[in-house]
Amino acid sequence: MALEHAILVSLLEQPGSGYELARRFERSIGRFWTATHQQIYRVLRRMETDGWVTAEEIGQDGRPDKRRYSAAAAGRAVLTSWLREPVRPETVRHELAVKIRGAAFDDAAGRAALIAEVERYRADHEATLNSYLAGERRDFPDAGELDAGRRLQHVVLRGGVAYERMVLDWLGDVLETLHGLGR
Amino acid sequence: MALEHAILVSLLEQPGSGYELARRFERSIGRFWTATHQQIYRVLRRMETDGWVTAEEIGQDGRPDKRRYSAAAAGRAVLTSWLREPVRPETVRHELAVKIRGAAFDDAAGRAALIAEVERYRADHEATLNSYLAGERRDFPDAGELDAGRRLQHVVLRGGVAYERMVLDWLGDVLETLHGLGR
DNA sequence: GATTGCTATGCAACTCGTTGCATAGCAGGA
DNA sequence: TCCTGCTATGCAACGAGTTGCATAGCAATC
Repeated sequence: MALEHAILVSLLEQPGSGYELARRFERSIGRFWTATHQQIYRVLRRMETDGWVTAEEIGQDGRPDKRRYSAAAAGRAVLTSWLREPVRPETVRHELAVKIRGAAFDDAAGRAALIAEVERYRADHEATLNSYLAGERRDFPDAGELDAGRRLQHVVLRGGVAYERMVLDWLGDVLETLHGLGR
Repeated sequence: MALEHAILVSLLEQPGSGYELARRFERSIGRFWTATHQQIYRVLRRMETDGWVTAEEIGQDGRPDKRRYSAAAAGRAVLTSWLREPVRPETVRHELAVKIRGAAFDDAAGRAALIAEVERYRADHEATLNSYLAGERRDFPDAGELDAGRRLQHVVLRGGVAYERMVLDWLGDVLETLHGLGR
């Protein structure tokens, strides 16, 4: 029910095709709202039918035509009314936490495998943090003098940075704990 | 595909009925893996069919019978083999972040409503943090002298505490940013 | 010259998760 | 006395999300 809204925000920030939206979801928006291209295409067609977005056919040679979507007035109205609704509590799905508690019921070999997995996982999050920081340096070099939209994008990005830093700290704690069990 | 595993962990920690599991998911496990009672009952029946758990009918007077489930050897084997699989990257769904970016396309009244909403949301997270800290004081009063299972539960709880603290800090940043736009 | 990878869209089938509703007896408060 | 709320389980319908596959031409690499 809320993918529509994430798409509307993205299209208001900048119009684009389904494919381009899928790219953006992999990079920027997708850091806090994941979606596959399948979902995006399906929802875009429904939104067009409902008049929330408009599409413009763009012929390209050498590759398939694309449909460039823009948010329509009706879509913007839907978005602003959604913004006034209460935020629903996040539904958390943290697989690693389940595995950590599960490690109590596995043997030493299993715990060793989990340690390796946690290290790989930590490397992923380190890479994510670095990509956030690189994006921040690129897009927000000087703190002041930004319009409202940019400042809001920046505060969301800072949230991503804070999240990744917290995860990295915690994973250090997890690794210490797992190593401590072996002794 | 992983609710089964969360249930197995919970049943290995302590056997219980579907209803009791639903309660635990609201409190402990559910902090990092949410599930409704409907899902839990459905999955439990499938797991019983597959021989992952065993059920014991317990008649009670004055209220409906309950089925007390325990993890079976086959279930434990499923769990340990799952523990050795790579952790899949989390799929994040952070509605508030979408709303914050969406606020760029709303007017001053909309932003004021969002500020109120963020404050309510912050109060929720403050309550969650306090309940974690209370649980920590209750269940882990002294740091050493714990068995493996308890130490792993504790490190997961510390992750929850770190997450909530990070969120609260970030929400402070968000509120400052939102107020800054009005000026 | 063959393979891989990128842009760009889409179908079909499936699983997962949510919502609303139903039952049913007991306990406690207004 | 009525109403709300708790224990305890479940059906039915729907909506959301995933996975596998397909097309199709161009660009770059090996």
